[in-house]
Amino acid sequence: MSNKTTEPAIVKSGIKAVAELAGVGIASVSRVLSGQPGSSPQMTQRVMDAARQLGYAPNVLAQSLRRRATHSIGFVGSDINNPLIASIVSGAESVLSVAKYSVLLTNSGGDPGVDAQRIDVLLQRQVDGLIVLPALEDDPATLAALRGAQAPVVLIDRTLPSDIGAHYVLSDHFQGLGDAGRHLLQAGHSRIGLVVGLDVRPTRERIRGVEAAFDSLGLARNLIVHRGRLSPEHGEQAIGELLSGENPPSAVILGGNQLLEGALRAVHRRKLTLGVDLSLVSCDALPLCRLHHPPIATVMRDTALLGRRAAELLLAQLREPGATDPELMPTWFEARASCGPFVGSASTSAASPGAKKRAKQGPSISSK
Amino acid sequence: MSNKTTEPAIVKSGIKAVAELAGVGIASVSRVLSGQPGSSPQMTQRVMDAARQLGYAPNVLAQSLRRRATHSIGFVGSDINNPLIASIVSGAESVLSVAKYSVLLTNSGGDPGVDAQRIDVLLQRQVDGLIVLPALEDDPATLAALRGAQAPVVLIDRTLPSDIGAHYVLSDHFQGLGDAGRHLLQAGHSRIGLVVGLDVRPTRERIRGVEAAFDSLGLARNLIVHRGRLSPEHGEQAIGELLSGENPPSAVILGGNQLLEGALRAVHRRKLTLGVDLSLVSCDALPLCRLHHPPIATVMRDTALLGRRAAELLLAQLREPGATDPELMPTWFEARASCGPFVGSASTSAASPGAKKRAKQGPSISSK
DNA sequence: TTGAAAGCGGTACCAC
DNA sequence: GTGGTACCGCTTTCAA
Repeated sequence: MSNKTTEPAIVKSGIKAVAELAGVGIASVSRVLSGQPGSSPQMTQRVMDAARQLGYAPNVLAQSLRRRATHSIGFVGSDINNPLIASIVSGAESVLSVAKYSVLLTNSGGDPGVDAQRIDVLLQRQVDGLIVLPALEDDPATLAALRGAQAPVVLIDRTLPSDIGAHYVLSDHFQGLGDAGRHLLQAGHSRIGLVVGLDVRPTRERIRGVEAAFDSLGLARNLIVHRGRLSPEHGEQAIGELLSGENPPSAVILGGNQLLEGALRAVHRRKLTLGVDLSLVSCDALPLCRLHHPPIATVMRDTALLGRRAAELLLAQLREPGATDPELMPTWFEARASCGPFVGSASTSAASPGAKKRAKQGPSISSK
Repeated sequence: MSNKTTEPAIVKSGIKAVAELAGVGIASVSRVLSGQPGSSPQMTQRVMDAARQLGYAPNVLAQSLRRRATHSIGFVGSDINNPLIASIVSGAESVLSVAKYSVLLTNSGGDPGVDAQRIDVLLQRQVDGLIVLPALEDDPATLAALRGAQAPVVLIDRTLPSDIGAHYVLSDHFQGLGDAGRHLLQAGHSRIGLVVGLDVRPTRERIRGVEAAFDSLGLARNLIVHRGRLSPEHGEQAIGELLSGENPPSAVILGGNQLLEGALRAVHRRKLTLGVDLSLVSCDALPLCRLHHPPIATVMRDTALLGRRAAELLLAQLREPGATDPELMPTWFEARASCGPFVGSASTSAASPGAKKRAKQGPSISSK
């Protein structure tokens, strides 16, 4: 299709071409362009000129192969359509990109098998590190994949057996749910429904948090825990089941933002007035939840910060490896009309983000 | 921390180790594991066994360098926190991952300069293809970066000069906005406000669409176009300016989902009743927008499909390169209470996703 | 200071 | 069928 007689325009790039054009050795080109010391000014000049002239950009693949470092990290999450995950990814990407790291993104759809497979793929791609939010904490395949990792691994809101040697960024759900629970109890509710997902750390901490709320007010633990998927569909179903069961709770806490849409559908369909007929609290916000009528009370956290911290932790490990203590990120309750007017003492309501005080019982970070 | 005296467990991996263990040549190992034909059953067996025994996984970096293909694609978008973008990414990732491609994700924050820089980084990483949603259609740096691409490039909702040789997946905003406009006009509105962002294809098509709505009903083009950033803040500001200007519109169409939150804040603050005091239509949905009170009328589209089609287009180009025609994806208007009760003829309301009929004037896909 | 050469971990051509 | 070997494009001794 083409005879290479008249059009040698972009004949070839590569470090070799630069070396030839500059009339120097390949090694020198590498040195100069890698910013290594020990090159004469004129050498530097010649090489830079030649490189610019050819529009040369190094092949990162070859660099990575040789340097044994790809300057890339892998992210394994359930679903980027969840604003919570998107925010974490975005936070991580922002700090990684300034550190010149690229992000390999994968979605597992919450399937443990896919988690494991994705981790393997990323490791084969020689990522320098991994940020993972696995669906389960005890999936054998996922644990095996992680154990095979030479690269540092940071987990977000999950705790794994210590032999994995991972690093952790955890949310203090205990605190937030405790505050939310106390708020509801002091507002006069005596029975609280809590919808949670699989048995992972956030689930356990949320339950502990609400239980602690009962305890701290000297009340019997009148808590009904509803387990299922953290999906809109299940949110709808959960509200239905909780309200139509015998002795229904007058307040429900949704342990996951994805439940909210379905829960609200159920509430609307039943023509219930939030804050009057039923008090509702969500964990993690959704874009329009403050503009809902009434606004949705929420246990908040800085999700972008989670991602940023995870990335920073990873970069620190890349610099110098070593064991680290889990980092506990704050969570706080923002009371809003969906949980009715507040009638208790003022001290329990909406703690500010600055309120990082450890809960009495302290967070549980041990593996199960 | 560890002396390597007693634990030579994973001494070394690599294809060489497999070859040694199997007692065969390196080339044979490569052949077998790459699934190339021409290996005896026993050879295949020996190699497979050895590989399994060593837990061998090929170094994708080395493969990529040699094969001149990384089986990875780069995604350049503005902000993954926008559910619209997240959905596109997710759609693309889903088809790419089954094709064994990895996704390198970058956020540009809507900054053209960052767009260009990210494109360069991805190309240096030798991605096999690019899916891009640039902030601008005529940013010199972005265009230069794209021109340097050997790999196929798919653009979503942007059109670039034809010398770029890109491929396109476009939304039929003209249709959706036309339907929305007609709905509003037939409901009795005579003056419509339209909030748009920068001068990119969606902006132009949306304006054309609403203008066509006036035209098709034989009405004077009583349209006020408000330009600015597609952010919540500007959504709030835009509503404020539109309503406090002289001769304010009675209906406003928001040309971007990120405007909605701010717009609703403005509406709430002014204690306006949507669908009565003001009719509001959003472009692209937000999680809780149907549960808002009242529900928000929206120009919809299948955003995940956009991502999937872009990925499919890219994969097709990877298989066999060639020019392609832009693909036009449907858009449809869903009337909801935020734009008041419907009073016109039934035919203009909420077209179903199936309604792909071309708008009379046809879509404009030429570069500006 | 500079350059030749030995890899990094595979792939693929080419004889045997 | 199988194995030796020349690369892929770059980094990094090591000797000059």
